[in-house]
Amino acid sequence: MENKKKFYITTPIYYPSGKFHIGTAYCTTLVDCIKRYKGARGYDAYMLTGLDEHGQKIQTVAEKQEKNPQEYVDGMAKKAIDLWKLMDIKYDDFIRTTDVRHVNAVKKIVQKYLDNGDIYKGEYEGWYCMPCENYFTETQLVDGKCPDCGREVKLMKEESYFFNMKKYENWLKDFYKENPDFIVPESRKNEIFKNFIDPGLEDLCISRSTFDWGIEMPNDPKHVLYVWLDALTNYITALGYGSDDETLFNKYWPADLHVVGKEIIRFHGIYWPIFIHALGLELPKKLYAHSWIVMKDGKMSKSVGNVIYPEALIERYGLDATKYYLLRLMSFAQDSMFTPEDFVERYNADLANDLGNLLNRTIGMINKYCGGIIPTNIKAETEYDTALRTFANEQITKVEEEMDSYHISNAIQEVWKYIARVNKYIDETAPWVLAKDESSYEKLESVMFNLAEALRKIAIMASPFIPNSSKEILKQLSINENDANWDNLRDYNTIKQNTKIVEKGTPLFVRLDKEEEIEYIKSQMQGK
RNA sequence: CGCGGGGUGGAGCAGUUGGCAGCUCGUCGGGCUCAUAACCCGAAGGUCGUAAGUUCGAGUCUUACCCCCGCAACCA
Repeated sequence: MENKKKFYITTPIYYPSGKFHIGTAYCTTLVDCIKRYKGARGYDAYMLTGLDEHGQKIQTVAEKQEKNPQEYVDGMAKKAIDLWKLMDIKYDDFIRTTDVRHVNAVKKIVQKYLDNGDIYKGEYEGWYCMPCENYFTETQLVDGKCPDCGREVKLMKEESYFFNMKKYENWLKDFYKENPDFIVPESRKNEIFKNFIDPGLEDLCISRSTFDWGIEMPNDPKHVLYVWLDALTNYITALGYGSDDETLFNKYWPADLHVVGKEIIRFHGIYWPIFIHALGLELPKKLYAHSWIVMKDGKMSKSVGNVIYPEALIERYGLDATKYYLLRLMSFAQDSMFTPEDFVERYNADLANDLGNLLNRTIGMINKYCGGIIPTNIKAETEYDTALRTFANEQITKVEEEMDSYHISNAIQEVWKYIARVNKYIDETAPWVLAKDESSYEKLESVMFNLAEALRKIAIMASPFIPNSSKEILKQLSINENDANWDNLRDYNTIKQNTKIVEKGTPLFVRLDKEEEIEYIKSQMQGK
């Protein structure tokens, strides 16, 4: 077969109870970006995303829209697929928990747990809000009332199935001792340890009988599975685990990276390893809990009017600008603040001024000084060329290190340090001065070559973040995409002789009017 | 005493194992003219939340306190 190393990466399966917002888009973009990078580095990368379509809340939302739940989630699945298409997300599979393949596999998984004695019947007790048809824990209540509607809640009991988590508590602790870096960032691991593991695990309620929009318990059809056992298993059922064809599962499992939002790290850090272990399967390699996009006045919330949707930004500023902003904004471990001002400033400074203008001025000069042909037969170098090359090598290494540890924003910053260095190189070499003197023509050729070569490197390094712009850079320089990939990133001999670039460069990113665009984004956030 | 994170020049953030306080944007001054009023250089601006401690030396470690945000077993 093939010897390529595989890389299996997943997004969470999103809960389609409402419109997909910028956070969902960020998470998927992040995973897509890592997948593209791994692919560029020679991995056989496989990306999974999808939807978690069961549960009480979906049933309720569907009823409000006078749809049956299946109709509702079909509509939402289409919206998700459309959004990922708009965002050019290169996923390999899209799993829905209502897929027959998933439902069948989950039933087999549950049966296995039943056979092994991991599941037992017990009673779930909680505070129930009749109008909301929802249970809450004691601590969730607000002044002893329903946190959603503020009405009275009743302590109720219901027959439920439980997964015996306690049985695996010691195993889980040992697992973390041996794999201290299983969860990154570390603070997220500390959080679940202090709150949930150290105090002792509680068994997990996995079924409900108060609603029916879910996968039936194979042994007891009046119960449907409740959230996590259904949802988490998507990562293996999508690969065909528990089906007639486990080829993909054998090829790609275990997952190399599950990317999740920090609010669901608990489920991925406790229940998921236990579920997998209880099935006798190999554990995933790593969980990355990404942080949140927050707004100036706190969390995004429709009522506050500070929600931004990806489509609004993409339509007006383009896909790459939107992706770039999200990936650059979000730091590895910390929540990051989205503001219209910051978006416009970063767009102008990083994309239009630093990168776009670099391409534009390079193209202008190659046309003006070299008849539009990238010089390749370099006879004389300037004293600045070596320094630029050394810098390029350093930056390439840094970008790879940051990407390999999933510090995407840091990686982007390293690429942009290189872009700034190349802009400085133009100033140092002053091609317009070299052009005035016949005797320095060979030096001028060297500078032009180095600029084109630098842009080739930039296009490669930036391709996981802004793939379309990378292609556009290469296109304007008439460099074949095959001559610009990670394998030849460090080379200086891939640009072919007599490469004729475009005569007039088109701006990659048109500068934005600051005031105007800030106003525009603000109006979008108000839902106007 | 529930848990976690944060408080660093005007704004947003970096600061790995303690060793002269950095980055981006903005402001001011200068340079350049290839380029999208872009690019390059320089400057101003910080008692690193408060107080105490450990140390030759603390943004970095310890303790106490103040303030902000989030979570609290169904919100990316």
